[in-house]
Amino acid sequence: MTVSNVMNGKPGASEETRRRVLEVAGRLGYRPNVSARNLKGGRSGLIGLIALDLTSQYGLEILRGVADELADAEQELLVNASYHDAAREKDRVEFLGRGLVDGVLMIAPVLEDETVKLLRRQNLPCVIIDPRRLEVPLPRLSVDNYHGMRQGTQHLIDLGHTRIAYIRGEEDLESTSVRFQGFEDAMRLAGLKVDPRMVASCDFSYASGFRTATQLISEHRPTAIVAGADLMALGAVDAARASGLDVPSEFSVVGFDDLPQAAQSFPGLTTVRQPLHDMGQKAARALLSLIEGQKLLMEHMEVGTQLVIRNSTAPPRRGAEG
Amino acid sequence: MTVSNVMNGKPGASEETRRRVLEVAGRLGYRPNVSARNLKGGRSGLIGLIALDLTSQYGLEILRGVADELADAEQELLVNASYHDAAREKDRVEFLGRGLVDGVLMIAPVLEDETVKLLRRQNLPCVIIDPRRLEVPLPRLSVDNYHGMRQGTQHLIDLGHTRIAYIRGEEDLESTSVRFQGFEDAMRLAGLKVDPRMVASCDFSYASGFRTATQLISEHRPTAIVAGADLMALGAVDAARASGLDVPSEFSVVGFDDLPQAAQSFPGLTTVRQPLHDMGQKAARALLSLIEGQKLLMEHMEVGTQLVIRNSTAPPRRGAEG
DNA sequence: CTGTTAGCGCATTCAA
DNA sequence: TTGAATGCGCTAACAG
Repeated sequence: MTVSNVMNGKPGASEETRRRVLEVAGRLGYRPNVSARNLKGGRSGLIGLIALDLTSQYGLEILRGVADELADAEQELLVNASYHDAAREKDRVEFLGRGLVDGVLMIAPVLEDETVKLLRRQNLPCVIIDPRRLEVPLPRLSVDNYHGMRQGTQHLIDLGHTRIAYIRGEEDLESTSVRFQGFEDAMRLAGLKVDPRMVASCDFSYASGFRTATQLISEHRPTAIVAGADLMALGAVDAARASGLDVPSEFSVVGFDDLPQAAQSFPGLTTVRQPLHDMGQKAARALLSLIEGQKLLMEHMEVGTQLVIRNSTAPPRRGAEG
Repeated sequence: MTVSNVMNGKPGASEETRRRVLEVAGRLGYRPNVSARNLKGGRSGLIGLIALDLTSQYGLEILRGVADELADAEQELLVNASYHDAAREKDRVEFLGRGLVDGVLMIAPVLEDETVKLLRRQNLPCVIIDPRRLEVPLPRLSVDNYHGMRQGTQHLIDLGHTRIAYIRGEEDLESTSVRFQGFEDAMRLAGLKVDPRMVASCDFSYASGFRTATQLISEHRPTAIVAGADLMALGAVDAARASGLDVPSEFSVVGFDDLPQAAQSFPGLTTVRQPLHDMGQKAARALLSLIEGQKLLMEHMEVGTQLVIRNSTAPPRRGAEG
């Protein structure tokens, strides 16, 4: 009817009628039904976001970026968590793909081959943020982990540290190896060698960072630690303190991510900043293009990092190094 | 058709047919369209959650509870943020009410009268978690702020503190006054009087807690601070440290909430635990009943708190008190 | 047990 | 400029 046109702000309705329609609609509290509109239009106005969980600040910063970008796009966000479980992740994709959403954003997904196939079969636009495997055959956005970590390590080297320990993140992410490569190369190019006993693996948590750092400190007496993620770095700061070392005067720590906690901790954490909010925006923008039916200029987008120097790093104490 | 019955696992279809249908469906990758089903059924299978923002752990812990409860209910969660803005909050309610969701959960909403009316008019089931005004005429779930804070304060009194400062939260929440009342009564009943200069207002952030505590400490030399929220308490811990006081040997801090950070901070924060996860579950369960058309047993549900003693509190140093 | 009919609320198309 | 018809994909109710 004409009502439809009026409600959607289309032309083709006299002022008089338009006014009358709006008046009645207001009086009755009429609102267009979303399901019906979607059924007709073949779109739901919803974007699915599959995050690892709903608690890590890492994912939430990205989420904020996505939400900000979507705010102007008349698309709402349906948030799901996979809880690091490949089966659940696939289930979520399957569910969202039943026409519930127009496209999907995934943060650091496991992305088994089966799941990739499912996405293709359902013809569901999808952008991967921070993929675990860089060559996954889907549009994706990743961070320049290599140069980021190289720069973070270089900062410690410039301060005069030589006994630098490294805490790796989870091993099933390629980024863990790429970051470590950046660390190794920075060390090597500075003429320092990496003692394999001063390198430890760890999940991304504060607790495991604390544990691992405590052990590294007591066994090998580094003067600084580089961690592959902020939470582990914050754990390392507290581990140093618990071991009786002041940060930064007696022990330095560099993180990676620049989560909100990094700025709020005491002392502020020196870290390599991933532009998480930007990443969310960029990925959302790409997904919107895909939904509009456009092709992406690049299947693989990459964003840069930035060293943020705060107060968890300082030159080593005299005599402590070497 | 029979297909529909088969797909929905209803009886009334021979094994033979059922098998054939499923086979073909599988081969074609057929999935029932959600919009169409919703249009027909008048339900969307979606629950809207309107949080203040997507970054505070407070809201996220509740969200997790909600998500856990909904996992078994075949309802998905549509997450929205109001960014503390009454207009945006109302807009979100209006939007979700267009048939997009079957019900709404709101966390600490502003909830202007207009918004309440809108909810009623749209006949949208709704449960408020942690309402700003306790008597808002909607089903709601709140925390026993009074006894919680009384208990937290009593803990410091029991340790021997007498010069106890208090940091209030935002003033537009009734809980801020209720918690303060608990503090005041605990003090009064212990024969201690509350020095108004040792009471300060503050927003709920770490930064404002840090600032406020720094000032309280330098001007009035309390031996302990009670904060109306964990983030402010964590700010107070760091403020004490920055003022040269060791926590807890020289200065004690009690928080309120028991966010994940409280356990992770160094030293662990003594705090009054709100069962945030439970609250999310409970509210979600109540909302599901409402959606099923059942009446709630109580319009106003209340949950209790629990004192969690960690390492940010200890007896005052000799001679420091009084 | 299976197939047919109708209608959920909207927007597109075409006719008046 | 307006109104009537049609169909999106599904399911409830019924007829075969």
